[in-house]
Amino acid sequence: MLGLRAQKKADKNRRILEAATTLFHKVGYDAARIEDIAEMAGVSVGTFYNYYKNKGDMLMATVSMEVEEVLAAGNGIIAQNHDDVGAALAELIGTYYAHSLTYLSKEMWRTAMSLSIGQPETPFSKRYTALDYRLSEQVRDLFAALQARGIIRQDVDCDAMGELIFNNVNMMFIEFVKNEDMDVDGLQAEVARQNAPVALLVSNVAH
Amino acid sequence: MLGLRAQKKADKNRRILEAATTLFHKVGYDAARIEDIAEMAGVSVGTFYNYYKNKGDMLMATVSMEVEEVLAAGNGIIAQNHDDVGAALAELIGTYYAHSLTYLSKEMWRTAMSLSIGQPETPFSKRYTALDYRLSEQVRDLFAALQARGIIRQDVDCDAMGELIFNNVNMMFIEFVKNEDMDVDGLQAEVARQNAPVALLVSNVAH
DNA sequence: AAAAAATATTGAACGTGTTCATTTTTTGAG
DNA sequence: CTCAAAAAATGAACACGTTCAATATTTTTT
Repeated sequence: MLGLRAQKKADKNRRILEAATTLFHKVGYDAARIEDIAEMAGVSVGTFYNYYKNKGDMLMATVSMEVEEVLAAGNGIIAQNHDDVGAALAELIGTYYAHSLTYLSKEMWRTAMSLSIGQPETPFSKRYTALDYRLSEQVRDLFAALQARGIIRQDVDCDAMGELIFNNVNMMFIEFVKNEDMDVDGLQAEVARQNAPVALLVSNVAH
Repeated sequence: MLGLRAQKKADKNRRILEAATTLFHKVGYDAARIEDIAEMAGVSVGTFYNYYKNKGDMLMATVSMEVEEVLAAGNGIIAQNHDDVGAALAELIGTYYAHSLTYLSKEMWRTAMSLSIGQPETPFSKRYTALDYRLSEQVRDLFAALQARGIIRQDVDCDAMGELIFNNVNMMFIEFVKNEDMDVDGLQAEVARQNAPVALLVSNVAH
């Protein structure tokens, strides 16, 4: 059984995370003041800092939850045994992008990415980077699965290819959140266009 | 002839930029206080803000100068009429990376990239994004030049391919500045490995 | 059960980026 | 040359993230 101290700790952790998520959504990251988050969670400002290293760390915690969901969805796609490289890629990447704005606004993504670059040593930044790595791994896994089933030529370096494709996906997502005018469909179309020549070249057919 | 007002303005602008660059290099971005920059430039804090929107904008100004230099160097590479896709790419990208740490530290790059994502509407962020676009364009130009000389297969979409390659270059650079343990050689090697399969596939030879 | 040790909470104080009402300087018209 | 209007400079005041010495609570020891 959990001691009183551990119990309270878990409860406060949950309340702070909840309050922060709510406020980030309602008023945005910048406008959500630590004082407000603390008050909504029923703790003092000092206590907030006992639970999270700083404000950015708090945001990264909420973002991480989102990425975990996307990862889970991605696993479902890979299991589908596609027989076309372009279509398989489009579906996996499409899932990433489609989920992206359900919980987080562009502003929140911008702030999160901005923080993960600006303060890479922070705990949740490291966690975010680790999640990013798993997404990249998922793309590589898809390539490997397609190659194993003979859809992709045997002489292609799937790891290199997967990293390349994923880094482009990631960079395009950054461009997307930087530009308020761009919508998800536009993003999907652009990336599909970029992937097309690669999909064609690696496919195991005469040309 | 410039009026007294415009003359003073240009002079102050130069002094502020100079002071900021010096301090960013000497003590890093975070530790360089606006008050110190203003004092070194011989103006008040308020005046600093008449010339630059905020501290980040100031950094972006110094970073932009650096990127301009890299762009110029890149143009020299394209003019060299390479006859191998992998080698040409390696040289162009190698130039980007090799120049990267001559004027700016990893910390400064992190901060700059962090800002360009976090505050995309700021004037110098826009300028930075524009410069990034020109770098991407340069890679596309290289591909187009190679294709025009028959080094690259005619059925390859060079624009799509160039964007893909450049976005990977960019993303890998972000990874590089996030990780203090990674050196330029390691970065070059990784990117070369990622580019290899693409270079092979697009090359105009039987395989 | 009392005392001591370990752990957690608190909020006032601090540092620094940013703003803005006031003052100073420059300009150009009369 | 004078003066009113425009432009620029100023620095004190403000906002907000963060720290930390003091206080309170929980656990462990005797």
